[in-house]
Amino acid sequence: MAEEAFSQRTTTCGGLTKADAGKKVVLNGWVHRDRNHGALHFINLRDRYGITQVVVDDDASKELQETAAKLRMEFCIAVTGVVRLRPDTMVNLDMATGEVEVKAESIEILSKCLPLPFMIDGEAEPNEDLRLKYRFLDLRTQGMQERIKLRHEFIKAIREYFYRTDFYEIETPTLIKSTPEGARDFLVPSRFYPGKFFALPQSPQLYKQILMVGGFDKYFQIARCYRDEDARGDRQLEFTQLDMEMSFVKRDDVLELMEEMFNEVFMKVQNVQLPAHFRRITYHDSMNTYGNDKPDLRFGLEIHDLNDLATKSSFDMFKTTVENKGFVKGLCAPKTEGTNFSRKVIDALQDTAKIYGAKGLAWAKVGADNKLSGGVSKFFVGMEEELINEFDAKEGDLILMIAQEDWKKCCTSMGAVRSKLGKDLDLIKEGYEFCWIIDFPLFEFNEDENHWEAAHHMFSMPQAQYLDTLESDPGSVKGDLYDLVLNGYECASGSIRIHDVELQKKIFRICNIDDATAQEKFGFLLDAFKFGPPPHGGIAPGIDRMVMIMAQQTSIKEVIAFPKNTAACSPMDDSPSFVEQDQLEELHLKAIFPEKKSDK
RNA sequence: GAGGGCGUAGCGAAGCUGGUUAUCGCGACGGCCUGUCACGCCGUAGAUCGCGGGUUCGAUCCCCGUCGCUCUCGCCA
Repeated sequence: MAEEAFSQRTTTCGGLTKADAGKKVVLNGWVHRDRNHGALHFINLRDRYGITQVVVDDDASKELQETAAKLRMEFCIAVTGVVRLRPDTMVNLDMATGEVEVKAESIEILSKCLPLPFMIDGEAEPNEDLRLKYRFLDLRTQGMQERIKLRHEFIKAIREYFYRTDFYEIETPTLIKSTPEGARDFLVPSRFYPGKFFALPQSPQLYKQILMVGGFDKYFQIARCYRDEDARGDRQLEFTQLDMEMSFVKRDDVLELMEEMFNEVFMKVQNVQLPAHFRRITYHDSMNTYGNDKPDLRFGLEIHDLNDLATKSSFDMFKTTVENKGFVKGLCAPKTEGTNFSRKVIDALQDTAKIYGAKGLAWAKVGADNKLSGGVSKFFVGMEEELINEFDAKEGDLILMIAQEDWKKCCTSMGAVRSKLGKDLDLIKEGYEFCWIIDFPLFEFNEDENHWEAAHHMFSMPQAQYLDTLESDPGSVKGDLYDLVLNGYECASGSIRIHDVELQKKIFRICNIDDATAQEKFGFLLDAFKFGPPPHGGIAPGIDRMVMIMAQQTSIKEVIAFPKNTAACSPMDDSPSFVEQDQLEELHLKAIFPEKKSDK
């Protein structure tokens, strides 16, 4: 069959300048907008590279004028014409190509476009589900074009760094063994083995460790990962990690390499100079000071330990909490321009605290002459100055306090209040604030199942000073673990790994996995560790989240070409979907439907 | 599993102490227009007010339920 004949572009819609005046060109693109003045007709033609104004002049042939009159938004067309300078008074400096225009000699309609389900000019933002249904149109918007480009540039810069520094890019399988712990696995049935399943990887963790045993001492991969958990603004069923691992390294080697890499990448992609080294904060300090393990350091509003002050107050609830080995923490919300700490505002803060497990949120307003008023101020009579000095509070500020017996809840609920205030009071500075969170606990106790489990994952190395007390006191063991945090988002997580069979088995046992189960589930790793495994460690930054932050978005859907929605489906292709009975039978599967919601 | 928000022409919004011919902008369709650039002007069509039930003489509006989306808690080693 003959190829469809169409005039193929000789340039793009972004590149024409004054220097091109007089040239005959062909442009291919979409009708972004057209302004038909009858005898004079302007068409903004758009492609990935920009927008160029095409003019159908009054001297155009009748055929050309008729074709131009038929154009509608988003028709895909080819324009043949001559570049010319715009008249002086008609130059549009808001357009990159605003000094020139193309006088059309002919226009071919390559394809028509139905009336649009939504405008793609970025003016009004349609409902997200509609955007996802018509993602091919949404992708044409300037915002999506820019974000997908940014993502490309980011990944490209990362690859350039790793290629130059002699890392190998190695792929690992996406059909792997399902292993216990962690998130819910996506399962893929095996046709050959009835009842057996592959899992999609939650991360290439074990494979990259085995690559280390395999002698590839510097590995990286842009890896797709899958976790079958509820989606969030910063979480999707599938997401992309920069996965990397190195042999013969210690923690600081990994941290410093990442610092160097992100310095280079942020300079290339954002033209931003990051600090040579990122601040390091221990998990414990981060929880105490910022109320979470992913602090947003773009603003202060630090949390203070108020146990001493609470004991001296006349507030029984505070005193009792401290006596019961609990915690009283607080922060001081500054009075800013336009701030009004009304009852309604305080109530909203209390609601926030409660969502995160606080029983209440005590408050007091700072008045003139070191006086407090409202809320719990009456319990601080006689020590008002002490409380005010603790925060160096000013008149009009609002002191907020939480008492909780559970340390973590006390921290996180206060932290949630801190985060809300940061946003509400507009305290957040522009820019990128990276930090490392280090010295994470290796284990946390699972109350429901009544055993210890890995706080991160089971392959992280305990810090040396805890090796003797691993089993006797798991709760106090800190690991060689580190997270990279950017602007309040956890952007990477890594560790130095265990490479000793006996130590690995010991960790499994502490996590309630006996030797037999460990051999069944992780035998391949344990076996590998019997054959001269190197000391190794690595990290895995989340690509989606980092691009999201760079693009100043709050949802990773904005930086993924084809994301799923919150309900874990894709409105565009309508997946997931039912499959034919034959397919199920071939896979030895039978669908069991829940009582309600039997079909949707 | 739980909570908050939203659901009104193709899209974005307004309306509602319960009575309207349900409003506006964009888009669509038809016409006019020689320098626009979010072109302008004139005209036309387009809405079971998410769905079901209840209260009421009367419901887009109030109540209950339900569905969908969205944000959050749980969950996410």
